[in-house]
Amino acid sequence: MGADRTGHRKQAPARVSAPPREAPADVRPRRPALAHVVATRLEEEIVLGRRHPRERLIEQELCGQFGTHRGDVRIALFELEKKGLIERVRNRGAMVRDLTPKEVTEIYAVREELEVMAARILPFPVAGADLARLEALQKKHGAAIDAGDMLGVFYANLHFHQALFGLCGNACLIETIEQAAQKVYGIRSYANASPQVLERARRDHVDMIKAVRAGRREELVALTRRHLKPQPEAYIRAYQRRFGSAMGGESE
Amino acid sequence: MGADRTGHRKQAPARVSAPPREAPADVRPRRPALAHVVATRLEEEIVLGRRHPRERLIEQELCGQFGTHRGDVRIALFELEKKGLIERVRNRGAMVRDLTPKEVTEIYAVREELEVMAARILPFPVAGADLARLEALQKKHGAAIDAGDMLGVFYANLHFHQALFGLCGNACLIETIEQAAQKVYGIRSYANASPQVLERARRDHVDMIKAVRAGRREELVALTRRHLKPQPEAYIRAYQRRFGSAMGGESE
DNA sequence: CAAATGCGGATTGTATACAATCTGGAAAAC
DNA sequence: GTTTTCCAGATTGTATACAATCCGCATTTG
Repeated sequence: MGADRTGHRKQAPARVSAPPREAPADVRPRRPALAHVVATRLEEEIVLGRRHPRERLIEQELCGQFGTHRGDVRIALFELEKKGLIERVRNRGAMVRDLTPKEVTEIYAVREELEVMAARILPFPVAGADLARLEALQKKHGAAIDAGDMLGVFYANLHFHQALFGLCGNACLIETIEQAAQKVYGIRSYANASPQVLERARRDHVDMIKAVRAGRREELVALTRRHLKPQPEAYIRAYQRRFGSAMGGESE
Repeated sequence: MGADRTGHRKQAPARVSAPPREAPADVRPRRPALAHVVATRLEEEIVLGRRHPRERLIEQELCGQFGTHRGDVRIALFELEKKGLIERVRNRGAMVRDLTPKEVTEIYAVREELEVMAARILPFPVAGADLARLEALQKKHGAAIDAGDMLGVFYANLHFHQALFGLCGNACLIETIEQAAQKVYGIRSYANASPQVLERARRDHVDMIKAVRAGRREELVALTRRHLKPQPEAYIRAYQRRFGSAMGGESE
């Protein structure tokens, strides 16, 4: 089968007719790619601390747990590798990645830049419905903290930030913010172990909503920066407790 | 046709895992994941315009072209999908993505933010060896432009920017810059079709080196912004010529 | 003659078998 | 007793066969 494939050729019918529709109302119940489901669920498990750093991820094992075949698991692992959540060595398999303090610091520097950018281009004023949604998500977040429900905390926090930055209108920026955040999913459990950090996050969210409502952009920017600060610090403290504080910011 | 006799050997001395002889420049049989090689080479082909937007990418066909099995090709396609270079629809396959002007504008906004960040944190002064490398790469870029060698232009440009931003020292930022750049690989051929754009890029590179050498940060930042500007504009012009200029600033 | 419909080929999704390679430890050699 | 060698198990990498799905076309039907 060279380049023939008769009967199927029309690769580009969109000549001068219509611009490519980016969001076809294709709301058909098309099952999502199974591999992505596996990747997503693995992400969740890593976030929740159910998979510890340096834990091995065996393909066959995951097949059983997610009820699928190795092909999909394999794709999911490659995806998570590219996301930076796991590490893969040829012929040896995959393991949950263990980030060094230096890497964490660098990632958070990028996150700050991106999220501040979102805060800067976010068009004011924000619609009332959006504000209401932010408040609802914030309430959920607070409730989860009070209940000690780490899973709930994670998701409520995630959704709050998605909603907030989603207001900026730049899809690529939203996606990039998300990707950067995913890189440190694996260490969230360290940061969230401290109740003070959680409390502070809760207060930050309240203040952010206030700033958004009032259209005080610089305040929102400052809050965004401050909000990100405690997390790498908490991780680094935990890291040093684990390995001894001999290492400040060595090996890249 | 029956291009599946990729690795069918039975009596080979089990020494060198004997990759299929049509294996590309990959001399080391045990280094990189084969799937990533396929993904990289597909990226290249898209950049060079050998794969046009909306062109279909058939797994079996790619197997023959890259001399591997569908498993690897499949992983490569998933990877390129997540990178934003291609689009996949379940049970229907993959095609080279066709970006709308809005998407391109958004991507370039993010690129600007990230590259400016790199310029800002780049530690001065820059070592002489690094400056020499930048100049060598710039020369290569200019030579490729003069020769009309688009492949050479692409790689020289890529390497120049990698070297420049690589000086910033933040691995995550470097990677994020790279990812954002990859999203618009598919439209590079449009921008590079114009000789003026290429000429300007060449001059920009020269000026950037000067600014780096002199340690003039603000100048470098300004150049970085200016350098990115013509590309989305060129694409949008080409897009409007293709589909009619009925759509200047649609949705949003 | 227009519209609905069913068929055949092409392509992806799924499953499984097999080969290559790595890890760890036991046995052998010194 | 220490080091080396080699084997066995485990795990990933590779190949291929089969099923599910989709697309275009021809046939049928009103």
